[in-house]
Amino acid sequence: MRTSQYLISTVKETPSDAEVVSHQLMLRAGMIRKVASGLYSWLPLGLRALRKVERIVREEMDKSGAMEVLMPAIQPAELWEESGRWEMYGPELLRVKDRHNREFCVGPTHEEVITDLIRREIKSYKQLPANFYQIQTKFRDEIRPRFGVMRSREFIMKDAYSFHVGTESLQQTYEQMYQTYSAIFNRLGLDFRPVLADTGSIGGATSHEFHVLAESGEDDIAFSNVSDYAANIELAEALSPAGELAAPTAEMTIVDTPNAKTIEELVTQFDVPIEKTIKTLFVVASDACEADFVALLVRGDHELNEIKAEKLPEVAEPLEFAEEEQIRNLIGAGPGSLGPVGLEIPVIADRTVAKTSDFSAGANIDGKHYFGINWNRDVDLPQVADIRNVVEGDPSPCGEGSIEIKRGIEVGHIFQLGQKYSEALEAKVLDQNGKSVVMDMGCYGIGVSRVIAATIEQNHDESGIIWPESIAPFHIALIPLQYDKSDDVKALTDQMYKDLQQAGYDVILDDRDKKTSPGVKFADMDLMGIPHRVVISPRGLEAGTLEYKGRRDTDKQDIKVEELMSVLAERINL
RNA sequence: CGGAGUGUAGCGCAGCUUGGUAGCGCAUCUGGUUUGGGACCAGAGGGUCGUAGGUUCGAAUCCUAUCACUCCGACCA
Repeated sequence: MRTSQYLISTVKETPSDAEVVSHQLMLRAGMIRKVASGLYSWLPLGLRALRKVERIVREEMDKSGAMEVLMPAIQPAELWEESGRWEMYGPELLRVKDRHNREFCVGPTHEEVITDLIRREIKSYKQLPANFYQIQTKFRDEIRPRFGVMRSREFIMKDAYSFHVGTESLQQTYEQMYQTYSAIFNRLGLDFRPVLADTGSIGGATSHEFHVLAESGEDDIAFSNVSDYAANIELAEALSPAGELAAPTAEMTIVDTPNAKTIEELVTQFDVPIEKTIKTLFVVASDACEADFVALLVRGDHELNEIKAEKLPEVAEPLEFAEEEQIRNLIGAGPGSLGPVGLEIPVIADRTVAKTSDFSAGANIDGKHYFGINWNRDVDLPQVADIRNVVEGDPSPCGEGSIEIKRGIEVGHIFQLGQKYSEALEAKVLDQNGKSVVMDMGCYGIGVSRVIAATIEQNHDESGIIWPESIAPFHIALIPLQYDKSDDVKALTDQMYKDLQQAGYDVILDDRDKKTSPGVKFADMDLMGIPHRVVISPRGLEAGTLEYKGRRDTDKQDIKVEELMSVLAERINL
């Protein structure tokens, strides 16, 4: 492309509503423009990068033997009623009606449609396993879209669904997708980690997320500092502390704590170590539980893991904290003074809590705490469960090393769904014995548009984006100086432009008019992240040289005109 | 949805407290000079101040409502 015929929409100033670098740079480089909250148009430059990501994803998926299909973005309510998700999915599902008043949704995912398709098309075990994918626009009515294309409402996703007879076949394909995803993210030049994950609303058994490590990530990932264990913090198990519960060394005393409503206040005002405090959280009980509320105990410096708590049979799903008024009605004290002693509702203690002695907790009387509480002596040890988030330094659940926590951006997610959808939609085939069996399913997603943002989060500097070769909108920026004045420069530049394109490179030739100074061109190409730059100048031509600079290089270098092709070939892996 | 905040030219902002009919920088257009890291000079265009009411002789400014957007929390590729 010639810049004179291309839309270069770079912006010098950072738009005020962009919070993270990738969003700022995508706006500044002229890749995207916002249409409404969580809705973006892709400008030519951005789309080129997006298409390259799609191409890599498509190539690797094809290589794995998956078949590409394309399903509608709009889906009929009936299918979602059949799977039960019309009720379950909630307001994130954008529901619309057609002119006949029939209900539809804009697809946030396609389990229902693919399962419906496959149950009609595939009748025999001989046609399995089979894996189908599409690259398509999804819509999720996110409560709070943010960070540009990182969490938008409309986005592009590669979703794949595999079908099997038996879990063994499912596991094989799952493993293959794991490898395929690793290959994709490697080709994209991302620093990523596969991590164990919760299955969330999609459902199913085993699941891994692929995370791009970045400070701006919205997920916390727990790593072992010695093994390759990695898990989303939602899932990472907090082990029971080693050793036995220590014997009591203190008497239980009741203390006036009128100004200590939080653990922090208690710790600072009464000089108790935070590891000897227990917080008590009241949550709504499930229908299976005879009480209305359940008390959850975690150590003062720990955080409740809501996903883990929600999975307890006693706890209502979704997890809901009790209102202050409800707590008052129940025990006559407010949230600042709750504790396990004398509590008459079901209590569930975190594993660490169960191994804590001589601790402090609320007395269930406003303005009072018990100090020196000990299990068994002062209050019965309640039911124990893992209900907290792991923290840095915890022993790793894999048994080796200790936990480190880093931020990650989820760019891919693979699930073994099992029969969740095939059962609901009665997707069956005949097996070897001529018996009708429900298919097993896997599903595999990549946030294609999110990959772009994640890539920029990992690859940028003060001047702008630094594209990895594989998805750079253009490989090479040709910047001629004195293009209008020097016939030699013009002739050589035009020739190189042709030759490089012929060699298969994507080239952008900055031939903007003489009013656009070289500085502007350099700055634009840096901002847009073009990985290789070649400057053609009259001065250089006299010596028979061009100037080459890689986007990450600190210095430019002069190379002979005839060496250009080999220099580039060495650096660019097409 | 709960909490916080912002809407003034394409972008970034000032003006609002103390009402008097809109301004700065960048960008854009024209002419000229420049040309190796976001040039300079001269000129030009562009805003019913988010929207709708109200108060007032007079509203960007005060009041009310409403809409949009952003940030912090729960959701997820």
